[in-house]
Amino acid sequence: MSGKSKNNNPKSNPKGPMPIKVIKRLPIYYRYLFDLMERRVERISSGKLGEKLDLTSSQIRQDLSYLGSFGQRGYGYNVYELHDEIGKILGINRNMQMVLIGGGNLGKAIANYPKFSQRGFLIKAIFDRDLDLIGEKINGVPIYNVNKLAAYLDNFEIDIGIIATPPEAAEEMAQILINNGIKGIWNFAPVTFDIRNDVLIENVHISESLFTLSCRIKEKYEN
Amino acid sequence: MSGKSKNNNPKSNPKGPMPIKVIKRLPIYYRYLFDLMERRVERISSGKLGEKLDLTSSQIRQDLSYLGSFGQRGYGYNVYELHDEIGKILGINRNMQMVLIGGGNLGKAIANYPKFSQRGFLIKAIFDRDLDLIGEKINGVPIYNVNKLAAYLDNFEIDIGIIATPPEAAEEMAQILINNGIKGIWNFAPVTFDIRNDVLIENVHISESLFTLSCRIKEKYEN
DNA sequence: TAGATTGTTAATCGATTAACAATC
DNA sequence: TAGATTGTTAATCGATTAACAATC
Repeated sequence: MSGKSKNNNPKSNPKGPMPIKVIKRLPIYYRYLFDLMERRVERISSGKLGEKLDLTSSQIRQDLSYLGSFGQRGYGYNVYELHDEIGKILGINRNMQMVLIGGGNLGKAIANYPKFSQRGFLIKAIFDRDLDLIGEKINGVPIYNVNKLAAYLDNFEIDIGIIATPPEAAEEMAQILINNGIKGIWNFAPVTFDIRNDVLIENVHISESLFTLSCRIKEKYEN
Repeated sequence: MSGKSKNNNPKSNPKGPMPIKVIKRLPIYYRYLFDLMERRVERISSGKLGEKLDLTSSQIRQDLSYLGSFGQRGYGYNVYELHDEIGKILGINRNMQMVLIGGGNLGKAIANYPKFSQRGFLIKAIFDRDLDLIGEKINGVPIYNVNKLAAYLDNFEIDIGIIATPPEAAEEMAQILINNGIKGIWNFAPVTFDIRNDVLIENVHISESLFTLSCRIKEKYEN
């Protein structure tokens, strides 16, 4: 530990709140630091990190400075400490309770992804409209009738609602989640919610990213 | 049509190449314009569009100005024309040929998503290492042994390679795709490729977006 | 000590917003 | 015509990069 932040109160960040752009890069650092740990690499410089992740060393130092002073001049960053600290910032391994709405192909893929539960992101229940699915389980998690969703949220402390339904159903599901005190929505449905509410929404718009790629290909190969 | 761009050559853009940030917003416009078409709405102003999509009208006009002059002063934009034009820019409905690597849960979800083929994004073949999967089909598309991938790419004109493998395999798969002349990689594996090559890469880092959401929840509820 | 590398300030770059004349 | 709304230029804001003193 080389704690040297000007402000000794660990809660208050001398640089103000972390910009969303920085937050979005933290998981990338986190993943690569984990790789390094597995390879028993003990330290890394911003230069090396930038080379690997295709970012400038300057940007990495700027980003990491939001965490406080974790580096050591002339040495770099301690891989383990940095990994640990970013994990804390990201809220990894603190048992986030989640519900999944939609047990179709995508929902199945999400529910079966082992990394989430390993990292403390726990799917407690799945909801679907399809009577054939209700009563079944995915990866050990029971599927309930979606008309039980509000009641379920009322009875259990759930942090995150995952929406993996067809777009037609998404807005209604979001509304139920919000009305029942969810903290964040992880949305896979291709919709922009009308909701003006302070609930946090993180969109994964899969098809939009394919269109983006297609556009870039078209630009590159046809102009 | 109210074609009024200063430059009559439709290929050359008076504003220069479209920034990636603008490209990434086009699919959002596209999707909402499609909604409007289904509801028989014929015109939309940048103000209304911005209200719905939570963007400023100014930004929308800036973005759309990259397409040329599609709006009409005092009227707004013709929904159909704008939808059509953005579709062309995005390269939708032009039969992009794709291969999918990885027939696991996520691969299955991708291969089964009907919107892609409806929009001209066609998965021609699936590759996997798992002997139990080889010979099977997903949504009518055959699964081949991944050791046939290079040969397949040699024989067919494929534009996009989709990587939906575990992270360990991703880099090797990307290398095969690149060596065999793929134009773009749509990557779902949680890795940052080491490859410094001019192939276009579009990442969908699903778990990273969950960590981002978790971080934002933590910031909001615990500070 | 000498070399390496951080943390931070300043400079640059790019993206968003504001403003408004042009015009439908 | 009067009102609405674009397209575009200028102003602002924020993010990235450069530079370098501090220091391990």
